[in-house]
Amino acid sequence: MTMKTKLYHHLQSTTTKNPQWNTLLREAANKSLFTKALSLYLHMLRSGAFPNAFTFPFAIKSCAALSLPITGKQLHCHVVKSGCLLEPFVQTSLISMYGKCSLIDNARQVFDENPQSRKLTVCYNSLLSGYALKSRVKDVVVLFCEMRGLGVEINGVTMLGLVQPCGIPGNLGLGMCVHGFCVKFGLDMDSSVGNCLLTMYVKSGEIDCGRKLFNEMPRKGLITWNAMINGYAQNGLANNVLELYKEMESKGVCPDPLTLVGVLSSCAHLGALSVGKEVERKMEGCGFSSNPFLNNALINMYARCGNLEKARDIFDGMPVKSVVSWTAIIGGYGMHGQGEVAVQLFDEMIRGGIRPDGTAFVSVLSACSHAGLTNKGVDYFGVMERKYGLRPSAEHYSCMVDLLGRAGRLNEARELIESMQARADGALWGALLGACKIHRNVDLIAGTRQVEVLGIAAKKKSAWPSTDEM
DNA sequence: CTAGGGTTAG
Repeated sequence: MTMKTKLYHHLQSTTTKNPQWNTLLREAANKSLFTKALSLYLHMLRSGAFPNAFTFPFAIKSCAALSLPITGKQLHCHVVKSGCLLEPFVQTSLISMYGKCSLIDNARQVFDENPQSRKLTVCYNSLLSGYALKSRVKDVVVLFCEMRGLGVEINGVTMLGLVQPCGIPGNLGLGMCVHGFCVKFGLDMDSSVGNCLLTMYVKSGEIDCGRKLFNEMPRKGLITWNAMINGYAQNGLANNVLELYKEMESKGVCPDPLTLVGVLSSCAHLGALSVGKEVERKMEGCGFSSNPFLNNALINMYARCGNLEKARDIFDGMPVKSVVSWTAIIGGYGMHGQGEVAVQLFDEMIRGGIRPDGTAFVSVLSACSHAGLTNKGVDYFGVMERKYGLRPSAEHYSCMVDLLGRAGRLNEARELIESMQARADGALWGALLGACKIHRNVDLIAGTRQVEVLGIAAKKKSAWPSTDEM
């Protein structure tokens, strides 16, 4: 008897045990209890039962959800050994898992290994979503064209893969084209396709196009409302957020945490404390009080509305604090001129093993700037790239120019601008100009190399302010 | 195979 047939007989003899395991595993995965699903898988192996084509998809899906590429690879090996690789459900779950774990080349390999893939919509869709996640527009389009060329059926999920990467700048043209395609194919705009297109428009800043599509959708689901509300929120249209939220409530649509996140963030920007408190009560009433996204938004809301103590209470009460939670509270102390506390918190965060990101540095740099902690800010700026490998962006340069400028260290500010790789933006010039104004030194700005660049840019494209406006 | 989220200066 060959190895393969031995294995086959073994599988046959154990399949009677499998249904129970498979049911448990499926239930856990469908309830998003992924850790439980994986431990069930391990128990199953230990008990001597062999996983089969009804086991793997749920175990693999759990790896994808938890982003566990190593476990995923091990499962891939188990799949190969069990001879289930050719099962479409197993194969698609593997492709999807690799895509979600940022191992897109492995996903491609699984796809290519089996000629059957090129006949199945689901296989194409899972690979497409992997490329979409990485915003690999070219690969997405090539794959889509290949599907059409081979006559593989195209469905709504296929279109999701095409629409998703169109939300990033420069891809709106393609997105609109895909929109037309969806209409031509008669795809249901009230479903995920419509929601995805809506998100694409608002992410591209085409908020009016988004609103038009929103209005045209007769059966708006919760996700539709959320996409539009958060679209307004992300584009800084806080008043529209509150208006739409009211409308949503009046229509009897019940909000979920994602809705309230957008509303709270808009309250923060408007300084609308009373609405913010209303949302907080809603949160409690709906049982969302421990949602970390909402608590981060609450910290920000209270801090911006002037109630720093309350912001701090919420922060202290969070059992797990992410870099976003820290950034929110640091920013809160920073904007209230308590730079010392902000700096202490920043250091405490690092001691606690949380790695700061670019945004965290913006908030601590600005805190230093407000509190006059110039040298401390200069230190952080250096540490940022040296220790954390974070390239300073235009925002960081703006903070630094502001920091140095306020301290009257104008020449250092100018030198910094001249040395920078990132493109100067309005905020940066505003910061330098502000500093020059305070210190009555207008000649300095006229002497910088970038002013020439600015002059040329102004002629080419009117995105820059003209010299008259300055 | 599958749509929506929090933090950042001037």
